[in-house]
Amino acid sequence: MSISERKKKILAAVVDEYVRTAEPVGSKAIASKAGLGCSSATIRNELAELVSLGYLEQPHTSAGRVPTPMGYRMYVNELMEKQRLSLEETEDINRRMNQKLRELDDTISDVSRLASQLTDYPALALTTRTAVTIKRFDIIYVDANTFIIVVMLSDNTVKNKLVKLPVSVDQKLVQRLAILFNSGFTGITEGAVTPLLIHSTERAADDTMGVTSVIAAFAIEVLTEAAAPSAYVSGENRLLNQPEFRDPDKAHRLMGYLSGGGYILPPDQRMEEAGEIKVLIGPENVAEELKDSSVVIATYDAGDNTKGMIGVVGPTRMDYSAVAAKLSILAAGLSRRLGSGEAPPEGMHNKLIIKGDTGNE
Amino acid sequence: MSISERKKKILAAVVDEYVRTAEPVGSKAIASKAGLGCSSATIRNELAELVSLGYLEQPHTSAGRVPTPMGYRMYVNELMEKQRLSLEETEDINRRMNQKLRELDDTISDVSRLASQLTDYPALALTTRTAVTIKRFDIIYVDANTFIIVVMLSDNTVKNKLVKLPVSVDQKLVQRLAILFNSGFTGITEGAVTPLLIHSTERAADDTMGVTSVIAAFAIEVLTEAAAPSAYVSGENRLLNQPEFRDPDKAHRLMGYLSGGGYILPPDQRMEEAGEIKVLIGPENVAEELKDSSVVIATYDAGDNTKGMIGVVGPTRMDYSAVAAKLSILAAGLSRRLGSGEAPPEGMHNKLIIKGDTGNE
DNA sequence: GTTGGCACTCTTTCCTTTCGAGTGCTAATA
DNA sequence: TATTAGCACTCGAAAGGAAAGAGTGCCAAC
Repeated sequence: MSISERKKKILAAVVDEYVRTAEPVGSKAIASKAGLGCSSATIRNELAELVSLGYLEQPHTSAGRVPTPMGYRMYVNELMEKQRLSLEETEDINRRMNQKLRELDDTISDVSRLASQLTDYPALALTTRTAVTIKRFDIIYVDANTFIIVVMLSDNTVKNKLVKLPVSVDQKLVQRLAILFNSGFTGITEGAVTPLLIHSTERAADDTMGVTSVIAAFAIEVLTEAAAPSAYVSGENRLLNQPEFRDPDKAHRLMGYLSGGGYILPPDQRMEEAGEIKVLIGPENVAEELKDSSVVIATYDAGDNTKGMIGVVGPTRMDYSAVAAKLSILAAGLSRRLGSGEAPPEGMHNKLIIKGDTGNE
Repeated sequence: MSISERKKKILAAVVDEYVRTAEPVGSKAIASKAGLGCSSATIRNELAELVSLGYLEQPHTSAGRVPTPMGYRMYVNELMEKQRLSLEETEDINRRMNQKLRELDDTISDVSRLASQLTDYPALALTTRTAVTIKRFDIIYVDANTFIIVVMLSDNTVKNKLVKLPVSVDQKLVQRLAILFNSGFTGITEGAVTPLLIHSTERAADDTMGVTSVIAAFAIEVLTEAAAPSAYVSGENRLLNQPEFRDPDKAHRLMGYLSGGGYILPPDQRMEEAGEIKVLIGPENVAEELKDSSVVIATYDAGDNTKGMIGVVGPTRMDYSAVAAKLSILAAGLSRRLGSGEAPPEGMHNKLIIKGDTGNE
């Protein structure tokens, strides 16, 4: 499994060069570039071995070498220089992120856009929320036909809805309902909102106008929406920057998949610890559409049982090092912001842990 | 300016055929297809004249003819069959729309997505809001450190924000502030929120904790956001379906422009009446990036001084007829929904008025 | 005014040739 | 035993050229 130090250096050089140029790289190029003092002929021998070991392949005889997914995996796991962004870059990212962050949902799409800008790949952001409940119900009486429902959830987000009814409603009734909902509908998840519960609330409030069901419907809607994982994709068009997507059909297929909010992570993979970075290379992806693309994902902690992921999609020939570093900073920023609910400490450099499949099958 | 009836028929046939096939259309194809009883040689003569009149052009000698922007303009203005969608189609669109509509902002992006699905072109939706003011302020006291600001705007949207303070705040103070904001900050636009006003409110409430400025900041934020035009673009990737965008660079340029929320309408064009459809063909667009694309836009009435637009972007070779019909239904549905704030009457077929530049230069 | 016919034009497609980068192998060298 | 120089070989990409085909423009006939 382990290979000589020189082979590693050569493999790293091939990956670096191929990432940069998108052209198969030849023995001469490596000899002149990588600082190992040997001639192209030696390199050729090594390359041939790397091919037979499965780390590299040739598009055809007499072309240079190109890394296989296994080669990339080796690179990501062992060879890649954990890129340290300069202080300026880090601060730039943090500054741009701070400009964007406000509330949870807004934030996520903004940060996904930011990730796409920074990396020049399409970016996606997902949140999975678990077991959200309603913490508190308020109803603001506006006029006889109108009131506003305000719901505060266990993750401290607040949702509201303006309700206009065709009939007049007594302010007293609304007050009664607010009290009843506050005792009956708080602390429960969506599944627990049963017709029975709604019905008994309606009776207890002496509601003959059907207001109860309107409010209950909103409660269900809010709970459902909050529990559902949400996904944002931005910068799909940046795919077209990549030479491997010059074929419009290929680009189209992948973009369609991304826009459709196709799931990215294998369902059996549990969400990683916040701060970790996951790299899925080519065939390691489960989705057919991603089999020859790579995905880099950073997990962040949005507090209160909510974990989120932010990632980018690109060709397997991806600048894993730079992408991982940038995502890491974004994720850390999000964790700080969302996890605590407090203003973030600035300028913190953070550890970079990379995880992913090991290359064995 | 006006041309013979037969020329019109031929022009229409060229456009129809070219829209369908994306290939230059020859005299034979027209002779066999269009129901005018004359031979290809006659058609050739007519075609030659249409070219010299500027309605058609040839990519090169000995290729078929392709409509010029002026040809499309003629087609849109005079020749196009105002397409009637079948009752089923209309109902399908209405049904799908009804599933999506909830609140203004959500809605618009959803409808834009729907428009893109229906037409298979990228779609965009914009709202310009004029003179939004705050109608009503409520503050919900949650606990000593926490309260929720709820703001109802003149367009009947409701915004809220959860505020967590590092210090304890008296419930009385919050109540005083709610009353003061309700009298001082309602009915005014963003520009009228002056430091002076904030300061005097702060004094009147006897607020030494800086709560006033937090609430005022939210008021400003909400007003600013509400007054700003918002734009959504969806389905950019559908561009890649069109043969004219098989060149990735071309596609990329346009997609980048669209994603960037580039402005579409010429700034001097005032918003049209709701229900009208505007067609901008190729060079009629002001933006350089759109010079060889077409835009079809429907205006809808979102009630309360708010007009919105929903449109699609595609190659000049666009199925104007079908697109216009579909957008028209969507816009009508939106007007009904948003304009009145009431549930829409179902299944209504509506008039289709097409407007646009006249072809004179 | 319309039509059939025919020569002409220009693109598209396919085939062939050439060119060159990069390899694999062998024999010489340290 | 590991490294290197040298060289024949391979295979794709690029360039050139011929053939095919679609469609025109124009002329003479109706």
